[in-house]
Amino acid sequence: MPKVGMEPVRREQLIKATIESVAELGLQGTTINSISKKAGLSSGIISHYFGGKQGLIEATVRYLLSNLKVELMAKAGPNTSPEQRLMYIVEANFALVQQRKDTTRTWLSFWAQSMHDPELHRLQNVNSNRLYSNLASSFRQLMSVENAKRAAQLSAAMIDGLWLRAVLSQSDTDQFKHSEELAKDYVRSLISQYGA
Amino acid sequence: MPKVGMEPVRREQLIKATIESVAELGLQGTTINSISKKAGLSSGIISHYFGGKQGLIEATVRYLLSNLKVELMAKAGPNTSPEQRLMYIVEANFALVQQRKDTTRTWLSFWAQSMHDPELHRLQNVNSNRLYSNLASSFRQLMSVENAKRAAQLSAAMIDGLWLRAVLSQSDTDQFKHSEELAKDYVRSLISQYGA
DNA sequence: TTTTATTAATTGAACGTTCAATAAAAATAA
DNA sequence: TTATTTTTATTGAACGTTCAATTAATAAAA
Repeated sequence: MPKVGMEPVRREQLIKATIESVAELGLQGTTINSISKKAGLSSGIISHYFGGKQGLIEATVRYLLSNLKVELMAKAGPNTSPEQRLMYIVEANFALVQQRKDTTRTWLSFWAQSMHDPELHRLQNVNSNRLYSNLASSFRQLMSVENAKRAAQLSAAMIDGLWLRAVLSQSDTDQFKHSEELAKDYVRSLISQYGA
Repeated sequence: MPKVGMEPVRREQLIKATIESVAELGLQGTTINSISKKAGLSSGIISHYFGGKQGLIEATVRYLLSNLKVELMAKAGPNTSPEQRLMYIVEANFALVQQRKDTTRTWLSFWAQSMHDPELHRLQNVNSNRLYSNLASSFRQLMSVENAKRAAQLSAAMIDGLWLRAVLSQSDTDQFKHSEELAKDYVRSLISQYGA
């Protein structure tokens, strides 16, 4: 069976199986067996490539965060207007849903766990701060520093809140799309409210 | 040791120990041992009063939800103005934090788990819908049905979002207070935006 | 004494980790 | 080319631990 250069393939295979398992069974219900079974591999392979279950969990979070980052950078270029850039930020934060429905549930599970896991908490903070910074620097081009900070704080909360309620109510893709529109409207209203 | 009528005492004792344990160790790390140790009781007592761990978990969620309900009803009376009532709703949703710092973390853990536990999901939905209804009926007295629905949806998301970000960033009481003020400001801005 | 309340000990299932064994591929030598 | 050795990839059984649940024993109150 063994071919060379399997490592990147297996790593991705196992990370995707982890996302599926956590979405389906929760972080509590996810075991080394549930993951390896989904991946069609043996349980031992997890320790071999990730050192253990914890290592795979953390690699999965990094994978999700990195996808979010890529999503945003792919859309916005250097000539994007501040308004358009803000819309892209909102879109990027709702985009993962469309790609993979199960991603949203997985994300929330990791959020909850981050309160009790220092490394997960660190990763989650990086992401949270990036959302805030991205918003703040775009708003800054349209309003004062103080107002930009406030607008960034409020729209970050609105994005997370709409997203959270959509996940928890087990909404379909259409409802996520609706939430995305509400978030965009809100960002626009902040611009016209504080905008110079 | 055995005295009669211990049941309500023990039940509350165990529920409070559960809140503490979940806040400290997470839902994953919480065992019947960690709970019973915190309560200063034996582990067997949990099965005796709650049928098992799952029963205690669900009772704890009901306890938290019931507290939230009581919090709101205690403040608002029949003569409360719609504006004032809306402020009370916001306050009630941030109030649990001030009482017990650990409650917030516990709440988020239960939220995440509700995606994989039908009974928890049911309870969480009841609560989510109540927040929405309370907001919508108060907004209704100040604006059209359509606008009231929209305002309720947006302010519910804003409350949850601000609350979530405060919990995840492990904020202190002052920052929760600040988030509460932001939520109130937002509700006021919705009134002046849509208000007749 | 009987009932109620509680503990302490025990059980068995489930879990993550480890590791010896194996199989295929690649590298080297004949 | 063919034969041999080495490396890489993977498996799955065994081990020790942890957990929830159960059971029997105990202690106090009625």
